[in-house]
Amino acid sequence: MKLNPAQNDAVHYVSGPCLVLAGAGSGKTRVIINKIGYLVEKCGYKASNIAAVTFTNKAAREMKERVAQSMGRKEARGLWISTFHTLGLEIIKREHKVLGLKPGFSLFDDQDTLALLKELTQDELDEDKDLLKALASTISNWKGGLVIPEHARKIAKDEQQHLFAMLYQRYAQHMKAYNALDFDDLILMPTLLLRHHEEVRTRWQTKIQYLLVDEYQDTNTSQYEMVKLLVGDRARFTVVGDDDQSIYSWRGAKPQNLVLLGKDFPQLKLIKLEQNYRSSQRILRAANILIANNPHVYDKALFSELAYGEPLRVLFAANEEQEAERVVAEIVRHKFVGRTQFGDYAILYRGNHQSRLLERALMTNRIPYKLSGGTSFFARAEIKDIMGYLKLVVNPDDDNAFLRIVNLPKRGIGPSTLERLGNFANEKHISMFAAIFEPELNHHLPPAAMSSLYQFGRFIVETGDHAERGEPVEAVKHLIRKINYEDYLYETSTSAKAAEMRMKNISELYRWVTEMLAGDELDEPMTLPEVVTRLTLRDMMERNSEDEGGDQVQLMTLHASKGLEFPFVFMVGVEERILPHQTSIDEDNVDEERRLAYVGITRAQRELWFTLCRERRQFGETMRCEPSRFLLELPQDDVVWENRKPQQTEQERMQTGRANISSLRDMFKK
DNA sequence: GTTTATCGAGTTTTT
DNA sequence: CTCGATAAAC
Repeated sequence: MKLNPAQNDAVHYVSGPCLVLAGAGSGKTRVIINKIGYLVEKCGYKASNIAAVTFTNKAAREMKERVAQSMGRKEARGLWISTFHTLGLEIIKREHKVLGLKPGFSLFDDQDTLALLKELTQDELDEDKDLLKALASTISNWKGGLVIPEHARKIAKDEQQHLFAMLYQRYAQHMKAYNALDFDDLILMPTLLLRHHEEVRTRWQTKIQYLLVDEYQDTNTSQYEMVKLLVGDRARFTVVGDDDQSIYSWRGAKPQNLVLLGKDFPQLKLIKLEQNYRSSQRILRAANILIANNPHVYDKALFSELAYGEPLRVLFAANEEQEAERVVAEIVRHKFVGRTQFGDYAILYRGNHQSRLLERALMTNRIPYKLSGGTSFFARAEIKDIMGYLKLVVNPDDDNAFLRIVNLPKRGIGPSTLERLGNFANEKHISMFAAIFEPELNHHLPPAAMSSLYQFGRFIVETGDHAERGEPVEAVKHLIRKINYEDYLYETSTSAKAAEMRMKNISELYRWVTEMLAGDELDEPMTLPEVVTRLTLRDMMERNSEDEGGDQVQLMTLHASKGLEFPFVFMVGVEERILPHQTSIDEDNVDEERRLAYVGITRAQRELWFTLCRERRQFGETMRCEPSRFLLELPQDDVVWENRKPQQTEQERMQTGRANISSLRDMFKK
């Protein structure tokens, strides 16, 4: 397929800063991929001097794959295609000496961070969970805004802010002592480093001579600053974005960065991609009308030359179980009538928990499905356990990992032993793991505890040595064996079946670790420390290419669906309180939810369904549901409500329920 | 001091 | 369903 004029401009404009405003489905990924090829083949850039940055690992992986396909694997070698966080990690790794970090630092995920904060703030916050979360997000916001602890203390406005700033400082000190970084540090540290060290800055500006940024509207302050520092005065870059698809403001994303870009780079070339190649005109019209309710930074007029297409449908269900069943029944029916494949369908939802019922319905109907993006795998206890071991092996100063696994499986090291060990370590200003090997420790602990601890410590050290001697795969295998993890699972699980499932998860993790250690044609082999950090960044999801080709219904959150497209899309739970979500209503941030709905709608190529319930169980109580305001904002000519109008009385609803069943039967008769 | 049992409560979105 | 806290048994 040829590029249209606007796409063509976007690919060939390489002499200065370039902003591509790309509406949904306007072929922005194609532009980026073609542009990378153009830079290498026609402009004389070396692959290793070009970086392309995305926000999700999935997108990065897909882009890598497509670039490799379009320009050849050999030519694509050396390109820096990754997420912002992975690029930051790379910079930190190569500059760790300047940053005062020991190699083999730990990466804390947000659960680790929360656990540490809880530990550090027991006196001040009194274990108040809401306060704890507020603190965590305040710190994250500060970091995303390039605010260091000293600065936070100065700008704190009220009592609570002052307290938080103090705790932020304490947190930062502890992270340093643990030789640990959190996700925000992966952006913050490289950015501050680039800002303050001219030598480092020059080094990276030489290394990265052309920068491309996808989903630019999702950048936060520190990410934008990182972009500016990397491109320098030469300003050779292309950013691609769409303010209508900004759905990460809760994470500090600043769509205003689109405007700032024009101010910071007055010579900025602006190119709009307005032709949509994805969706039917009907779907696009509905999306455009919906999003017209939002304020806009730049005006866009997205159009499609595809067929007008089928109307959008709204399906009702009595409760959430029925909703799942209806979606599944509709997929089965539609697939039969249209001779389509399961892989043509996607089910999108607002919150991860909504997937459970859908999974169950799909499973009982023996429909293959793929749940993607879900954090569930890494939230699983067994995965966190083994990851805890690996983290500790890589970085023994990681007290968090230490606490998680020191007594798992049970080694007779209980709370009081750990409390004393912790106090001792604190006095000496060393990590708990290091404290085990201090001779004076036996003044504080009984011999039994001493010997358990010592044995454990030796084991971790030996595993680390084993891995460093060049046999990391063997070391990991030996580790899992040695701790009798399988036995532990069978003892603690409620059923043998559950234990088996957990063990399967462990095998999966083991497989990933070994694959990453070995590398493949797209990725270099990694060391164990690298593998552990990358796994914490969840940078491996798309690696299982074997079930990728399978014919499976796709399940994911609306957030995870951004950038993807499917012939047939179901958006479930399109109700007030869910989409828009209650918290967004409370915080008066419905615009972002509308963009989320916009993203969902624009994923659909041919047909689109919305489903909702009459009532829904929410923590025990059943609650009545109302159709989402977004459904009412759609052009009603293009929407077919399954039965009657959206607002109905109780009696009418009952009738509707019965009518549903008979109309369904009619459909099957045909 | 450590382990096991039981009950209760809580679910937005991601690196 | 699964994590966390609290209370009784080893």
